[in-house]
Amino acid sequence: MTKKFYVTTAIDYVNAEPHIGHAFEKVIADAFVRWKRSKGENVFFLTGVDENAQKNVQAAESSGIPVKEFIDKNTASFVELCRKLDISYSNFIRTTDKKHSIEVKKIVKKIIDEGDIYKGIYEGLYCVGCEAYYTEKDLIDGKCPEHNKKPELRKEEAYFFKLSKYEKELKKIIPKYVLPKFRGNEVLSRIDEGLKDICVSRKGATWGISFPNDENYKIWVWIDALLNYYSGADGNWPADLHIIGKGINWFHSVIWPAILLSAKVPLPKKLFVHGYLNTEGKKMSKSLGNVISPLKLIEKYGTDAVRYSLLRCSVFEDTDYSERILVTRYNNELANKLGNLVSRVSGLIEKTGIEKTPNKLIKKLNEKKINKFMENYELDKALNEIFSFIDNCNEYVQKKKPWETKDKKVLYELKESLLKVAELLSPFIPESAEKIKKDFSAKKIKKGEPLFVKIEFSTPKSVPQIMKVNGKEKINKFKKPEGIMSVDEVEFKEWEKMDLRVAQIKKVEDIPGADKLYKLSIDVGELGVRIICAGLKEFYTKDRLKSKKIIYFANLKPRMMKGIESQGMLLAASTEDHKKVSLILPDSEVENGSRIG
RNA sequence: AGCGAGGUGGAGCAGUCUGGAGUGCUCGUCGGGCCCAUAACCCGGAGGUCGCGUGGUUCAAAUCCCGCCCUCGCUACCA
Repeated sequence: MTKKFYVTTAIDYVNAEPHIGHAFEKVIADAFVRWKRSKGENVFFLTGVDENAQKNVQAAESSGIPVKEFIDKNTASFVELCRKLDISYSNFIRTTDKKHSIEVKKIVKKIIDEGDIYKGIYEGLYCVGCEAYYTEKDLIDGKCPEHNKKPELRKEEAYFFKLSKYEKELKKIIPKYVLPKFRGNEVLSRIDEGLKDICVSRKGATWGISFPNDENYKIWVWIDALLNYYSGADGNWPADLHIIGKGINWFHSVIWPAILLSAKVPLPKKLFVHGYLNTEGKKMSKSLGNVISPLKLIEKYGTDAVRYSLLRCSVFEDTDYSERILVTRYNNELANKLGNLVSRVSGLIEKTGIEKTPNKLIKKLNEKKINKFMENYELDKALNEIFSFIDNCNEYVQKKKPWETKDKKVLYELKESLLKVAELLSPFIPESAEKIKKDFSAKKIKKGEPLFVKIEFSTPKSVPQIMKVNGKEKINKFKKPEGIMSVDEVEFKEWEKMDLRVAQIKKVEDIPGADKLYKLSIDVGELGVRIICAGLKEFYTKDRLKSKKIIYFANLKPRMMKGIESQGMLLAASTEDHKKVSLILPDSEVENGSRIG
C-alpha cells in the first residue's frame, strides 16, 4: 500500500470554548484535504486537542471544576465544532490518550539515549505568590505585577534539550520547509540571534506526561504536544503538510524538526503557516471581548456560510473577519451570485428543457489556474477564480436571454457548467455543492428551494415592484421578497433577561501581562461585591475610576480573562475605532444595585 | 529597541518579485438595461498626482534604488 498524503492541523488548547480562529484553521485544512481527495489522492487527516497544557489546569481550577471533567467538556465542544463544520478528519487525537503518552516517552527516551537531553540548572525569577517563573519583561518595576513583590532568584534542577546542536541543520531545512517564505525568514533571523538550549521539564507538575525514568518531572508540554503528529499518524508518518497559525511558528519551524532530527525520525515535508483573523482591525482577544464563537455563527447562519466566509479570507496574511463580513459575503456571493444563478437556471430548465450540445461556456473557466492556486495552498484565490466563472455564467444568461429564445442548448451549457462549479466548490462548501449536483443531475430538473436564504438585518417588508416599460414607470405588483431571513432584532423578552444595575467601583487593580485590562471590584448593592475585568487602562487612570458609579451588566455569562473570572461587564460608549472610550454613568445619585430598564 | 508587514478612487483588497498608458476585484454611490431569477442579474458613469521627498535609475516607475513620515504585527508556550 502506498503511503497516504498526511495532513495535520495544530492541536488546540482546551482551556476555553473554541473561537473563530480554530474554525479558520480547520476549514482551511479540510478544504485542502477535500480538494486532494477529489484529485484521487488518499489523504490521512489528523486534528485534535492538547489536553496536557498547564493552561488547561489553571482554567479548570479557576472555574472550580476537576481538571479531567473540565477537559472532557471542552474537548467535546471541539469535536462538536469539527462535526458542525463538516471537517472530514481521519483521526482526532487527544494528548491524554495512553497511546500518545507511550509514544512520547519512547521518543524522549530516544533523545536521551542520543545524549541530547541533559540535566542542568534552571535559573529564573520566581514569584512565590504566583508559583511561577517570570522573565524580566513580565515584571513591572522589577516586581511581580500580581503581588507587587520582588521575585526571588531561584535555581532548580531541570532537563534541557540541546537545541543549539541543530542550528546549522535547521537553517538548511527551513527555507524549503516553511510556507510562506516570509515566515521562514522570520524564523531564520531569530535563529541568527542565537539558539539556546531549552528547558524541557517541569518539576512537580501534576498534570501531563512524566519523564521516562524520572517521575519527579513532567515533560514540557510542547514536546508532548508536537509529538501528537507522530503518535496520531496511524502509520502515515512523515506528515506531508502541517497547517498551523503564525503564533506557533517557532515551535514548528525550529523545535519540532530539531526533536525529530535528534530522535532520527523523518521530517515533515511542508509547514503551512496561516495568518490570524482580526475583528474590526483589532486582534481578537478575550480581554477585548471581541472573540467570535464559531459554534454560534454556525447555528445562526449554517455550516457553509461559515466555511465560505472563512475560506474567502486571505490564508497567509492577517485578515479582518466579523459577523458583518460573513453576512456580506454570504449575501453577495453565495445568495446573489451563486444561489440566484442556480435558481434562475433551474427555473428556466424546468420551463424550457435542455438539449445536448458542446459546452462553449466552460471555456471561460480557467481550471488550470484554480489547480495552480490550490497546489500553492492559496485557497482564497482559487475560490475567487471559481466565482469569477460564476459571474461569467450570469453574464451568459443575460446575454443569451434563454427565457426569450427558449434556447435549450444554452440551458444545457449552463447546466453542465453548474455541475462543474458544484464539483469545484465541493471542497469549500460540501453541503451546498452536493445540493447543486443533485439538482442538476436529476432526470427532471426543477426549480427548488433557494440554496442560500438571504440574511437581512431589518424586517423585510413587501415592496412594490417598479418596472419601466417603454420608458414609462409602472408599478407592477407587490412582491414579497423570497428567501429572506431576518436576524439581529431583539425581542422584548430577550431584552428583559438583561440584568443591568448601578454599581460602584471599589477597587482598581492591574492584571499581570495585560496592558489594556483592569481588574475592578464593584459594589452592586444587594448583589454584593463582584469582580470584573474591563479594558479601560488606556482611557482611565485608576484614580479616575475609583468610587465612580457605573452601569453594570450583571447576568452576562462569566468569562475567563487573563486567568481571572470576569463576572459581567460595565457599559461604556466607544468610537468605531475604539480610540475613545467613555463610561456611562447615572445622571444623579442612586443606590448601588439599582435596577435599570 | 530589534525584526517583519503594509500605506493604491469613499471602504476593503489585488497588481509590485519579472518596469510598459492607473489596470482589476468586492462593497458603496450615480445612471441605464433586463423581467428568467432569492429586490436578484447585466451594462455604463463619477471618484485616485498609487504615503511623502515634484529624490535617484530609466525612453518609460504603483513596480527597481535611496531617504523620510505614518500604521499595524511579532519578539519563545495565542489558530
